[in-house]
Amino acid sequence: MSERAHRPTVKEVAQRAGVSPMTVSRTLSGGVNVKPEVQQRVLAAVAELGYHRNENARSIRPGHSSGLIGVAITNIANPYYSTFALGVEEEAALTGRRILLGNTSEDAAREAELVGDFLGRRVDGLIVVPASTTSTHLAHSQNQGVPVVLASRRIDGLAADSVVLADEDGAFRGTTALIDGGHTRIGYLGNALSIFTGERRHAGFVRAMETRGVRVDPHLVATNQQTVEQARDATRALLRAKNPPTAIFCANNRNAIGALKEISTQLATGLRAPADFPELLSFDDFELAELSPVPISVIDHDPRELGRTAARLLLDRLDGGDREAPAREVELPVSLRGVR
Amino acid sequence: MSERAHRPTVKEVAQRAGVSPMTVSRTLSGGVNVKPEVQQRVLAAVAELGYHRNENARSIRPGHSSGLIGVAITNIANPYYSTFALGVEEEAALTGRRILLGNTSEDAAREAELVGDFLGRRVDGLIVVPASTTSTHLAHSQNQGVPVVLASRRIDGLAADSVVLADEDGAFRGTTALIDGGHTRIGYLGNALSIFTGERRHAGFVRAMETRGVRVDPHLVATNQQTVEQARDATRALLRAKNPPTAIFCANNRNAIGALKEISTQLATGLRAPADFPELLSFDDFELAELSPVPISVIDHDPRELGRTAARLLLDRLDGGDREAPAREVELPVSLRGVR
DNA sequence: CTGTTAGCGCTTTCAT
DNA sequence: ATGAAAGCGCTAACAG
Repeated sequence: MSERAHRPTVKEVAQRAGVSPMTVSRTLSGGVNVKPEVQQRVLAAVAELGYHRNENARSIRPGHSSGLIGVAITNIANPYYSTFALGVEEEAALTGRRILLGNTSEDAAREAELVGDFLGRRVDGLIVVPASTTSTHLAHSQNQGVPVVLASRRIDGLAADSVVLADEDGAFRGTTALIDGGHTRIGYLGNALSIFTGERRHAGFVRAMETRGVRVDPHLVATNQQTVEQARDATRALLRAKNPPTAIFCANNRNAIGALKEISTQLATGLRAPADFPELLSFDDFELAELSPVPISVIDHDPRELGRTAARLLLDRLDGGDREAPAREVELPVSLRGVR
Repeated sequence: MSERAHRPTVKEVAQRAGVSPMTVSRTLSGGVNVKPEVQQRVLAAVAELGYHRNENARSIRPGHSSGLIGVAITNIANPYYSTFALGVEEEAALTGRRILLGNTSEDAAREAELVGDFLGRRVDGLIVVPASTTSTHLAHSQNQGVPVVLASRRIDGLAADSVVLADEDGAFRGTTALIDGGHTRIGYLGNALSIFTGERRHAGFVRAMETRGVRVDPHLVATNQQTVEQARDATRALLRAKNPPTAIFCANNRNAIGALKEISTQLATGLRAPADFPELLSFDDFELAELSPVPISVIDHDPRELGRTAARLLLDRLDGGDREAPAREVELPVSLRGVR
């Protein structure tokens, strides 16, 4: 009941073990130059008090770091990004580092705020899926010796390590496959063109259409869906067009899932058959895609690997010595895969 | 290029603004008793240097805390838990606190390690989905005045705030509905009975069966699936039984998704029709459940709300004054919902 | 209104 | 093999 509601310090451990704080410190950092029997006493006191070194106090000493990595993502609840976070966490844990996680909700102001907070907590580095297109806060971070790794999206004018996907190439190959499958009316559902991936995936889509001489019908292109609900609405509109698409390219999993949900709902009315609906192509694989009532293929890639790679880029810069090396830009390949 | 690769301190800001460190400190904490024009100079210096107060240094002062909340969950990549994490993050952000996130991979040793690390970083409190059934590390945390909130699962003998679901009630009602729907051969797919939720959901299932006088066939009960893959294998076995179930209760989303995947795969062979497969009941809603080829209903609840509630319990204890109040046990209701 | 002093928890440096 | 002093960045408490 009346246990000490208070975190023990070196001093208290020292007192209990009948030694000086320095002896405790030495014991805890390996025990060089501490008599074995004294170490025993110290460790016993540590265990009894449940002592943990105050990492915050340790981190303010010159030349020492917090062992924290700040991770700012746009939406933790999106399985894609949570899997990404897992990859980062795993890799960081290998070096004993922990993750400070923040959600930007795709809001640039919130991102800047978050980054400022992370810097205040003296993170060793930052991994960011940028919601912003300007980057003073990130440049500041780098100027202060806190490296930044951008993931999934790059920012114009910011010389930072980055790992992104082969967005354009994947979209091009996927769209080309649709065209070669006989489709000529192909719709597009994506997030805003102002977003790095949105722009690149759209570009790949357009290039494929132009390369094969297929017309991009502006009525079949919707590019502002951020959520599944918005994607559903956009799908409904596409399906209602006078001359609806026979295939739809969905530029990310939110849009693909929205499309599937809308198709599924319309099928449930029993008025139309699966064959009346467009085939789908999704940039991003996602769980249960194989249950699609219409044929679907995905442009596949592993968010966990994206996270791992981002972490490795950062850790390499932190521990690998060369903090001043020029920015490295990694582009992970994607693969086209028929699911149904 | 040759920017200072170094984080500025109060001293440097003070020097640049031609004042003492105290004036900088005062300005940054509201500016009481600092001449407006001096404040201007200070803020200018802050902006020019990109200064951020060192929160780690601030946190070691007596009576001050880190503003960090340690969150240990079993699997960030599971959308259920990532949505939970989002709920925690949102609520924590309202009080200016950040989240330190760790993945336990359902491993008790890793959890203890993680908690130790969190304590070393002087978290204000812990939110844990326990992988452990013993709790010395968590009890230690509480004894040191660092409150612990358990989420989704409780631990016997640990008097900590907790928020869990109405597992037994939900399972009972769902199973009862299956029986009332005419099923008498009902299978069970769940995680280990040694896990809090596993035990409770199984108990609700059994109670419903017994209440309605339906026999629980041990051949149709599989309780050790942790992953979707394992759930698939278990489903395959159930479907192969001499007298297979006409309905399956899936005790969580991993198991429901595994069952769906297996059924979907078998359907793809074209040898059997949807009607040849069991109806499903899932404890946990999940994205795209409505695409199920067989009828499915879910015992629904909101992981985000679970996260928010856990955070509120913690923050209330931290900021609400009464840190010594007896442990509060919250049980969130669930609702039964037909999906398809 | 502004500055000086002291000390938070820890460990490096310098004795002993 | 051990301890004392000093200082990391910051801000209460105390001058002025």
